[in-house]
Amino acid sequence: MSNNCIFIDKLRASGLRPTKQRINICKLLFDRQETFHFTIESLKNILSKKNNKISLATVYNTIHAFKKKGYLKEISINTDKSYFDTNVTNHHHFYNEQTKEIIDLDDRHVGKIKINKAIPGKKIKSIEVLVKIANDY
Amino acid sequence: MSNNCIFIDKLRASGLRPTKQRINICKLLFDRQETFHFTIESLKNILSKKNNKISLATVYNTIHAFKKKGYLKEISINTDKSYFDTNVTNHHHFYNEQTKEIIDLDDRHVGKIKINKAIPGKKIKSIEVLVKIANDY
DNA sequence: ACACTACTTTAGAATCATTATAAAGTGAAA
DNA sequence: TTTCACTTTATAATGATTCTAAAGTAGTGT
Repeated sequence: MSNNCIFIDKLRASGLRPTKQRINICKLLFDRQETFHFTIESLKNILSKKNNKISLATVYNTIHAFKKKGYLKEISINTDKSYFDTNVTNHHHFYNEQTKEIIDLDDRHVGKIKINKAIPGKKIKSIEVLVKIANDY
Repeated sequence: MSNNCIFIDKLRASGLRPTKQRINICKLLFDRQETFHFTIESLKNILSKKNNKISLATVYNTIHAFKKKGYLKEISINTDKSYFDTNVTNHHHFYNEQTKEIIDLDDRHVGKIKINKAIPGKKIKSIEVLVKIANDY
């Protein structure tokens, strides 16, 4: 219970009340070394297995709140479900359409990307690379 | 009616029967110079305005058939609706989240992309760059 | 401790894109 | 023309996401 403090502080600092549902989601998402990819459904399943009772609507609410605060990133892949990523730094993804597996691709593993075209009156907000992969046979 | 022949031939060559619905969609999609981005809904609207009676299910069926044959590409953006592109060559996109506008970004306007990470047993199928843009104020 | 208020959670309904169904229509070959 | 597989179609079904409004809770002030 002691290490929940950092999450409680983090939530408070963001203007989000530290409810037990939000703290449980924080523990699940942010108390890990590796980056984590998930859908609302998979997250709900993990919470259920841990006996964290939480409604689906709250999972949606919380994930959207975290995304808005910049604690999560939504991955730009058009699949049936939305995927989220705990890695909010600049990086890219491998995507296996067959298995729907997503693998992080570090910024430094992608050569510098230069966009030689400007759109008048618009500025670039982000550059995301999606590398689709498949079985090599 | 004469220039429908190329579409009829194209459809036949692909093992798709040249029905009037498919020919109408072909004319709309492929009888143009510029690349064309659309959603099922927008396509259906254009067809309706031209008094081309066609059911929504047929639009879905046809677009999926064309995609499968490689005549269309689905754009990898996670939005509520799926976007398709008549430009099936290697290229990328600008995307304005505010206006939902999509603009083609030619391959030659993006510096060579080198992926310095391999996934064992997998091969790269495609590399897509999504450049998110916003108003520059 | 108590009360108050604004923020949260919740179950269930509503929405909306997409897919499935199955009956009627149509192209192409014999 | 007949036949049959392929198509179209309206409609129902599905499934992710959002909405709703009622019940619950955190935080502030008393």
